[in-house]
Amino acid sequence: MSQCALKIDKLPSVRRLPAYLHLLRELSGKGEQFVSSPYLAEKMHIEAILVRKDLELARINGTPRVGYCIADLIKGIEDFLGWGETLDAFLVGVGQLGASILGNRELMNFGLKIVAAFDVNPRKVGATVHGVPVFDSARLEELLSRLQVSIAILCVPAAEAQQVTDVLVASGVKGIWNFTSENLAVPEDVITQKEDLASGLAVLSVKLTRNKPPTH
Amino acid sequence: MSQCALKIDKLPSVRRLPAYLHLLRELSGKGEQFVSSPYLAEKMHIEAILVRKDLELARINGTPRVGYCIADLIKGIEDFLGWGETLDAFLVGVGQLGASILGNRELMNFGLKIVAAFDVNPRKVGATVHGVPVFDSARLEELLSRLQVSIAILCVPAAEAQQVTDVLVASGVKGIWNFTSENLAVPEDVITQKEDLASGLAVLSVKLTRNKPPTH
DNA sequence: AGTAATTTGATAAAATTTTATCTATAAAAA
DNA sequence: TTTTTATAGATAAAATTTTATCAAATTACT
Ligand SMILES: NC(=O)c1ccc[n+]([C@@H]2O[C@H](COP(=O)([O-])OP(=O)(O)OC[C@H]3O[C@@H](n4cnc5c(N)ncnc54)[C@H](O)[C@@H]3O)[C@@H](O)[C@H]2O)c1
Ligand SMILES: NC(=O)c1ccc[n+]([C@@H]2O[C@H](COP(=O)([O-])OP(=O)(O)OC[C@H]3O[C@@H](n4cnc5c(N)ncnc54)[C@H](O)[C@@H]3O)[C@@H](O)[C@H]2O)c1
Repeated sequence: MSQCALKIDKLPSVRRLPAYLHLLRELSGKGEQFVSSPYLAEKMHIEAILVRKDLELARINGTPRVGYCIADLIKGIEDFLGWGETLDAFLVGVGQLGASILGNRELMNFGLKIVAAFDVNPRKVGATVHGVPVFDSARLEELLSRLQVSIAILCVPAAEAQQVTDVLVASGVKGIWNFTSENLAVPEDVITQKEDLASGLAVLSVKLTRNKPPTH
Repeated sequence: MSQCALKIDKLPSVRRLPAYLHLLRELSGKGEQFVSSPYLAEKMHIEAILVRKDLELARINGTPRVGYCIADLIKGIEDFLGWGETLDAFLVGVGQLGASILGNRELMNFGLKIVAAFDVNPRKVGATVHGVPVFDSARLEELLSRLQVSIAILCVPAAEAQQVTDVLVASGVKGIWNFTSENLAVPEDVITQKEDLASGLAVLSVKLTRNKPPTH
């Protein structure tokens, strides 16, 4: 059996990793050295065994009766996610959502560094939003080829999404974090990750209605 | 076998329903009457069979060679999600993110109506953000008991999250849409849905690194 | 009318994800 | 020191989710 036999695409586990990271950093900040799976499980409202399965991704060994070394875990998760060194990104569409993402300090803790933003609105171009310069989106191609950024955060209106995407792809962007409601068409070698606010609301709605006492 | 044997908690399917709804409404707006699973599949970048499985939740019968009646599907999905009549909600924390959610017209298409917002900042209290009045959060309990709202959208700083949650729960809120990074503690009969921006970024990061040609 | 093509829906299989069980290990307690 | 206890890690089982297969239904075509 190869060293790399561990499945890397446990999507639900990957989605939970940032939440572990957040907790672990908090603990680390408090001076804690070790943490146990039951502790993390209680915080995350999941089962301890699932925590242990998730943490297998980080390839860190815990010690019985003690738990995991927090520093090692943090390092292991960061390495797994590729968040060791910062990921440079562009943000396109400095509207309500875009500006709020630019102002979200927490994202920086997750490996992401937004180095430039773009907008078509001349009133926004030239400004600096939360320390990030806003350029005219006509300059996207030029700056992308100059700065070698591989991730773009898409916050334009849905109607503009595909068109902007085409420019991004043509300029060599390899990953698009898509906050619009468009289902973007991209070549095979480009990854898109769509954030759909409504899907969370759907889950909440369904759970709420199922939670109500039946009215027979 | 009972009529209600259909599983209601197919979480991944539920999460996809809003995306179907969006597409279906778009088609309906263009005057289309019917839609097939292969068409929806192509748009959503999933398999047609999965579309059919998902749409089973709506309990609408399609007709072979024709597809599904779009109007029926829309109605079926809305009914399943409880989005037929609007869900009234409060939003707490009118900061960058909160304001951007208040300004997001699309959420209204998803059954959610934010009837009031709350903040501690006296400079925000009294204002109207995108048509929604902002009250002092000291008045949360009072207004909750008056307006009988069962959903709250939580956009306060993480450090305030649990404390605000306790007030919400004490005032009878049954569902909390949590945008903070806190893992909220709530009684059993209260549903929380946590939106974690970073988990999407984690998936994107992992897929990106796995997509790179191996450098051996 | 008859045939071919497309799509739904039922059933089954495969894959993935979560949970359970048990053993080994390290620390704490007796 | 010995016993007890808590926890990791291995293995297996269960549950969930996705994918495959195929028959039935409906439309379009010849
Ligand atoms: N506001 C939210 O809470 C929220 C939540 C989830 C998703 N979204 C989605 O995010 C997107 C943006 O939403 P918003 O509320 O920020 O809208 P917005 O109108 O406030 O912002 C859109 C921005 O994009 C800019 N823009 C338009 N065309 C552009 C182009 N071709 N290139 C570069 N910039 C361009 C506009 O000038 C504007 O600044 C929408 O697709 C929306 O559906 C918004
Ligand atoms: N900005 C983003 O893109 C983003 C994305 C995801 C999650 N979040 C999370 O959303 C939350 C808010 O983020 P933000 O960027 O809008 O921060 P922000 O500081 O801009 O807004 C916070 C708002 O909450 C108000 N507030 C503070 N204490 C309160 C209380 N007890 N009751 C009512 N209101 C109170 C503040 O006055 C402020 O208006 C944070 O937890 C953040 O981590 C933000």
